[in-house]
Amino acid sequence: MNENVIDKGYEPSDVEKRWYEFWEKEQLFAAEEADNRPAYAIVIPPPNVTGVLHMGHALNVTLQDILCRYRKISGDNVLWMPGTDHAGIATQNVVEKKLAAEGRDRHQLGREKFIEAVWEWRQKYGSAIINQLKRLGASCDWQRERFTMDEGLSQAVRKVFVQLYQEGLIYRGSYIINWCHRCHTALADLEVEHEEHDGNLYHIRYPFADGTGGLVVATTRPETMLGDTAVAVNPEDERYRQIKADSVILPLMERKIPIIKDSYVDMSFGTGALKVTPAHDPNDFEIGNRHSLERIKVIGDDGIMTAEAGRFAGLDRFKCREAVVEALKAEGLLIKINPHKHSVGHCYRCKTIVEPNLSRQWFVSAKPLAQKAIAAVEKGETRIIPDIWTHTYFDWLTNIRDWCISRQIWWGHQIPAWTCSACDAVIVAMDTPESCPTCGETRLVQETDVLDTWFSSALWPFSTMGWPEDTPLLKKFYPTSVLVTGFDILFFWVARMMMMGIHFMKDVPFKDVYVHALVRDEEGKKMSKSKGNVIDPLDIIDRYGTDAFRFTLAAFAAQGRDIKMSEKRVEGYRHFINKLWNAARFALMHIQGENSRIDHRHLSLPDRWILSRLRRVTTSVAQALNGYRFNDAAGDLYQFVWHEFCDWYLEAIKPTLYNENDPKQKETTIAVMEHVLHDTLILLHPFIPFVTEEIWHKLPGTTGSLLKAAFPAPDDTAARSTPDPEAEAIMTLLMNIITGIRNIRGEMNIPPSLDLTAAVHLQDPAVLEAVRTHQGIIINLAKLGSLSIDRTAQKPRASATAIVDRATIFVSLEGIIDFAKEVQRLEKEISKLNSEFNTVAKKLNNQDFLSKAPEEVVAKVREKHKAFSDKQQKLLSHLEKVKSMGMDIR
RNA sequence: AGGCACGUAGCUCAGGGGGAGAGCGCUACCCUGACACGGUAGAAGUCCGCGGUUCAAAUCCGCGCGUGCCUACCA
Repeated sequence: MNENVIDKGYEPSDVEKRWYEFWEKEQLFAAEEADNRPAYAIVIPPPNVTGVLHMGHALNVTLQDILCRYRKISGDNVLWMPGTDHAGIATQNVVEKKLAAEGRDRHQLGREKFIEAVWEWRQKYGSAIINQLKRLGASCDWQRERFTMDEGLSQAVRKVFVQLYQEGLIYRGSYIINWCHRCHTALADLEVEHEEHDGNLYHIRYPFADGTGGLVVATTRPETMLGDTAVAVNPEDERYRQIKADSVILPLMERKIPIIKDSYVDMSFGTGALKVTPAHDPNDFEIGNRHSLERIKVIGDDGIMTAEAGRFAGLDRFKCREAVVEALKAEGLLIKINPHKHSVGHCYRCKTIVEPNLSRQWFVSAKPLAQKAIAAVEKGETRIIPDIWTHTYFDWLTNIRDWCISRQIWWGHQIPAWTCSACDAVIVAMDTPESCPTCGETRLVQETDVLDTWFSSALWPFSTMGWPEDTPLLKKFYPTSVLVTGFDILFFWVARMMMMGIHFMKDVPFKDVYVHALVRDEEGKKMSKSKGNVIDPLDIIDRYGTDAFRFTLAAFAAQGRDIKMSEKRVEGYRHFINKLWNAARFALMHIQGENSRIDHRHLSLPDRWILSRLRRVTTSVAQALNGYRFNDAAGDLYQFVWHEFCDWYLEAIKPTLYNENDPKQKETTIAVMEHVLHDTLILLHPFIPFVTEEIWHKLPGTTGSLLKAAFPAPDDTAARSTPDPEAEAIMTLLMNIITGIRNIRGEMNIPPSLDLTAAVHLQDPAVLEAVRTHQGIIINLAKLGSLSIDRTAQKPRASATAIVDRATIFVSLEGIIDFAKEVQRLEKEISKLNSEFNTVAKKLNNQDFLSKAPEEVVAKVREKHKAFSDKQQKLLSHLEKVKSMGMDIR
């Protein structure tokens, strides 16, 4: 026995901590700037500093870690760039809440003190999410950790802003934007979440100014009528052709407003007359521009009606709605109220209903940038995987609208624009200007707005590598190899990185984009705190271990499908980890000393077989990972480790291990077992890094981390395994025979303790010889007392029969046979066979099939037909014998 | 309103034009010298429905039903 023998059950917690510290201490995650190995780079989707690890992170980070570790083991120079996002609105909200709890607010502090408070907060809590990523085993190059508000990254932000401004791609103007009254800031279109609401459609009568009658308009937001500056009808609309009046009197405000004609108006909706509120509706805004209408802002930025709202000034916007409706009723102008479903925009951060509002903001002119981002994917410079997301990507970029980038909050990159207090000139510059270049004035006022968080994230692939400096890191690792992300930020982030990367680096930011699914709860619902269906990854890790959790995520990560997290599944994979652990424990009991060498002259059949299987699983795992098919790789490894290595190989070699009479054979088999375990650990390491590293260090002759091991090369046939079809064929036949015998044992309820007598009948002399050579395997694994293998086996008098491949098996049941049971068993077998036989026979009777199907398919079916009919005949004849024997005995 | 996915064993899901798969659960028998977080065997499915293409459809196409998601300025 080896002194390395390990404990009976795998205990993750201390192992995980120990090895993570080891990897960090040994700097095994560090990328090398000066190094000629192939470069492989991933930038992490930076989690919010306010973030707490959730399932989405866990999946995202696990997949990236699998890729990075796989590449490292494959010999690449890997850079996994980590960092966090300052998450403007989200972080500001968190800190404001904290202040509120202390009875303070940001306005008391003032801008500067408030920002200081946010930095303090980040100092204190900002690394929480990083530590959580480490518990997942993330192999990021932590030395290089970045933050979007770092000096370097802020520099990049200013540079980009200034250049885009100079190129005319950033501009400032008054437009309709989405306004959140709670966050008190503009939001980009993407930051608005739409939701169906049960609302009302209010029909309001607007009297003609000339007193000849009136028309009826419909609206879902009656309070906005206070800001109406026109009523529009479609020029084609017959109903309004003959109207004499050219204007109406706006009720409640008693303001005369024109009736205009605009083809935007949908004649089929409502009355075909549209009230126009340019300051509070994006479409009305456009109409207003076409007709030079006045914009009257009646809802203030605080959600309170402005002075422009006349007697409704000072009311909350929703209170005002009620008041307006009441007032209209009183004047008899409210015709009717219909229930009406419509979608209402909400702030993605605080869920407040957003208001389209007229406001002066900064915008990025998106079209020219988007065109290049589309072209890059069309040309294949960046691949999106799975392909299905390509269409979504094109769709969005084709219909993209200008991007509102200014936010009226304090936490973020302050816009580098100054206004001259003397001549109103706007100065956009990297650094604070001394004086106004137009008039020389020194009193300059900086823009108070900050930039949308996604503005800085859009630069992440190159800003983290030191841009605008021309760094060695950029030279080596840009463009990055792959971006791994969820589809929920395809537009927010991926598309914008493409636009910015191409524009500023003249090259795409990543060659591949791997889009993974969303993790949902067991019912398929999106996990959210408000639903209370959140499964905490850290809790799962505590209870099942990181490796089991990671393996589950990988196994679930089928392309293009959402993941419904199930704890049962995690438990199943914990068992797998334990199985691996115990297989290693078994192997270590037998491995003696250092570096046993495989002597190819002494390879047994199971040795040849498992080496062949190892070769195949190595290939399939490599292919699966290269194609981002994580679940295939995980599934293949699971199957190999448990059902080939443990169930068959280790069981098959036990007699060899306990046999002292053939030391050469034993030594070779131990070497093979050790070799297979060795390579399996390497293959498994990207998925389950902790347990594999732990076992690795128990293996004699291994030095240093498993991360420095080499992935089994496909062409390394000398020391490693090669596909061996002959060994696989014989072994498969043996396994089928063994299963056949076990089946009889099980179905006949014969206790495992009882040794059986069996005979195998085989026609082909070569096959017969091969099986006879390895009969020990059958005797051992089927628990036989004796076995005979012949061309014409004598059927024992009372026996059960099975037919597998071309072998007929007789299991003697002298004294224990239950004839009725055997009849039942055979009948079941025959009926199962019959249905298969029939489908095959039907095909061969079909002329069209014979003439049109490919030759090899026909040949296969013929072969099958023959095998089925042989088997059927044999089973039927045995059934007859058993029946008659049963009669005899009775 | 458009667009996209999904519907396969009791549950969670792979697969994908030529004999229905896995894990969990279930049943029976086993504590055999790595592992009961284990072993061996077994039961279990109109592959959502209806049409079509094909020699052959769970798989491809169309329609329908159901579920989920994304995008959108119909007042």
